[in-house]
Amino acid sequence: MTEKQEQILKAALLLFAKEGFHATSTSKVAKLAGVSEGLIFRHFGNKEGLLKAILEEGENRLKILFADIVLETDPKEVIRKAITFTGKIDVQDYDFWKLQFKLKWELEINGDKKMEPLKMALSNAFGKLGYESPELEAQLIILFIDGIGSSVLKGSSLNANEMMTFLLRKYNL
Amino acid sequence: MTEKQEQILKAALLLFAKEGFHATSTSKVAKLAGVSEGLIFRHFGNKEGLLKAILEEGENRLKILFADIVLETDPKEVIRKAITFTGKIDVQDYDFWKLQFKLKWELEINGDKKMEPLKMALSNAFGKLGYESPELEAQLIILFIDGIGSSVLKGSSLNANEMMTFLLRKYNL
DNA sequence: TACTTTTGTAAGTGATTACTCACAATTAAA
DNA sequence: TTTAATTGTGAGTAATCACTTACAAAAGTA
Repeated sequence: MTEKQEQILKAALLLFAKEGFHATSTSKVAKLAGVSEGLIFRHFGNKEGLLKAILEEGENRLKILFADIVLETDPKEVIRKAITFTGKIDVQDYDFWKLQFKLKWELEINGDKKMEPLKMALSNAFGKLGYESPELEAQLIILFIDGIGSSVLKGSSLNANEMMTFLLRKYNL
Repeated sequence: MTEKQEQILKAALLLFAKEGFHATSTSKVAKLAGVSEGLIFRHFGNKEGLLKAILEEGENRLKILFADIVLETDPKEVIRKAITFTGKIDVQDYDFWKLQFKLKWELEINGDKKMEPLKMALSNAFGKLGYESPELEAQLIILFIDGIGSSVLKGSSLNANEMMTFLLRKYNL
């Protein structure tokens, strides 16, 4: 990964997250990155290749964040960590995560698969704690995480921290 | 509203919902609607005007759907209706609602304000039922409604009906 | 009927789009 | 040091973009 490659990736991430994929031209990306437009195509083939490079990094980062939850053995701690998940994401990475959410709608990418390990961990945790419908409980928490994430990244008026502690109380955590 | 105007609106809705706003050209809309491209600009001024015409209808439809909940006096019934809200939307209107969700991300339109009357009704209902934090409870329900709606419209694997009855049980409804 | 307004079209406009290509600079390998 | 591969550029490309304009058809009004 050369320096200019990283500049391109950084510029593309910023613009895609702010304006959207289709609204961002390769010439804009090149200008912001301070490189010639042709270089984008040399390195990433086409505009979609540039996007894929960014999205792949997203999957990897998500796996790392999930690892902390999935490897946890105490079921209560699993649920607690899941609920407070959104609070853990770095403010500096907002653009990055915003893009992930944005593209789920703009390009109709289904994010279900990515959440599968988290769902399993939660389902397992609720099962251990004797809940009646562990899978539905898990699904509900994921719905919550997704909603909180959306709100935070979209800059909604919702107070995420208050919401998380509220839910923790509901689960006696 | 002439016949051709409605054809344009219908075609634009379909394409915007499927491909997104920026990915849909006015020429595509004209072709699908079976009219000349110029007519779009005659009636709606520009591409954004076309979009606004669609979005305005969205606000009106939402108000109508909310009315049933907001006018309800029995607090338990308010919550029940809110939770099963997503189940009420017509399959034929999926494109329409999908566009609303899609544009929230593509054009960064904040949907908080639209939900305000629903939030008030729910908050009031939870208050009457003696809940400790009525506003947070209301916010949580809205989060769930939004999440279930997203999932359904995105064609996620989530079983919406199962999820709704599960939630109803949680609230003893 | 005669006149005006509205509705509609077809053929344009310049700007921008994603992408290519010939070639130069840099780096790596021999 | 010569050779070969990689990295980078800048000036192209045809296609498409949102939008305009001159003009015709239709509808409304007197």
